[in-house]
Amino acid sequence: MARDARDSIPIRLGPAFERSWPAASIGAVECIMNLLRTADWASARHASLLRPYDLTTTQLGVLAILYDAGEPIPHHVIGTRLLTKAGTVSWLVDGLERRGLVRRVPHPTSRRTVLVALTEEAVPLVREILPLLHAADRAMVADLNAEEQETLVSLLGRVQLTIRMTDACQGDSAPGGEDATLPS
Amino acid sequence: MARDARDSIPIRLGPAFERSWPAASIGAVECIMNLLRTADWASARHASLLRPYDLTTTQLGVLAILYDAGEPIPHHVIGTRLLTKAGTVSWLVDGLERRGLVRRVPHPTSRRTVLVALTEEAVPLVREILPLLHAADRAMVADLNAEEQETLVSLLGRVQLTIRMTDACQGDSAPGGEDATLPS
DNA sequence: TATTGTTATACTCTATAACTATA
DNA sequence: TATAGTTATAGAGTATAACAATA
Repeated sequence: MARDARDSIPIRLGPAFERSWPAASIGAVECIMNLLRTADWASARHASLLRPYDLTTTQLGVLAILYDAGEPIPHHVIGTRLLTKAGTVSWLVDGLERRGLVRRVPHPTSRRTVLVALTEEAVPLVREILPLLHAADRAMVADLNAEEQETLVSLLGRVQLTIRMTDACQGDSAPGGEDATLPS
Repeated sequence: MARDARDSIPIRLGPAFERSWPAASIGAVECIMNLLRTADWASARHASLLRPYDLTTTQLGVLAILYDAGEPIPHHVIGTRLLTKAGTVSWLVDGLERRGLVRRVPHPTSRRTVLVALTEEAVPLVREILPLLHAADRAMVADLNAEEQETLVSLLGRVQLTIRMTDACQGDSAPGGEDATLPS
């Protein structure tokens, strides 16, 4: 818990960094380092709230997507929203189905499509848990007033846009990975 | 790559969210969702830059810590800076040692301590790779001027402080997890 | 006794590829 | 052919616990 000297809040890069890496933009590196650290801490907070329920953030993400949809949806929609591959969705649904939180139901018209639905047991669970996460979100940014929160969202949005545009231009692989958002 | 409707930039929660979760603070949830997404995208960018070198961000984290230290350091120091457990450090060092990027050397005085050192091969590699990441960081926040970058770092710092303080108060588990910073 | 490090095991998540079945 | 989903395998990263050696 006690961390080393680099663990200041926020992370600041000193003259030693500047000497080692004269070509780097200190401000930019500080932005990214603090971005990564803040997100790590925030998602750790979410994870620790979910631990008593024996759910991971990804699992809750699936449940929240289903709750949000309000009706059974096919695998590939979950995959798209979660930004993950088909194999992972199958695996996630397997786990949730084993726990009785989710149910596979046949698609009315397409026989190759499988719909995933929340069980009666899962609905009250989602209604219990998501407010806990929302409250945690509120607490984590409690030191920022409404205007500052809006500034933060806006700055992050501009970074997102820059990342996505340079991704597209370079023909690079998509940002990929987990969205880690908890849609609701 | 084409994402669903929720994939606006930045993520904005509409009236449907407000209806479903009247107790939530929309601004706060938007902050956290965009924070997590931006960090995901940024770390995906780092990971994709490291892929040609067949290195993960954690592995480079170890190399950067060693480069930064400028001298061989014991395992537990790496663990502290990386915010990971002893077992993980052993495992990481194993992998890097197998690739010839790192070397275990005996501690001059303490015989229970093992020092980890960069090899001659690793030094130029670190000098080649870290500037790539620094350049990527610069590019990702290129749309923000110096003042806006400073604002972002400052806002993130205040969120970090809030998280850490409430962690301490609740006696909750430490934020834990990976710092994901690339010290240098 | 407390610390340093190793080893082993298990779990989450991701990625990939081969496969079946359906459209 | 293209899409939907399953299955299997591999790997990264983390957590935990048991363990040996040293301070």
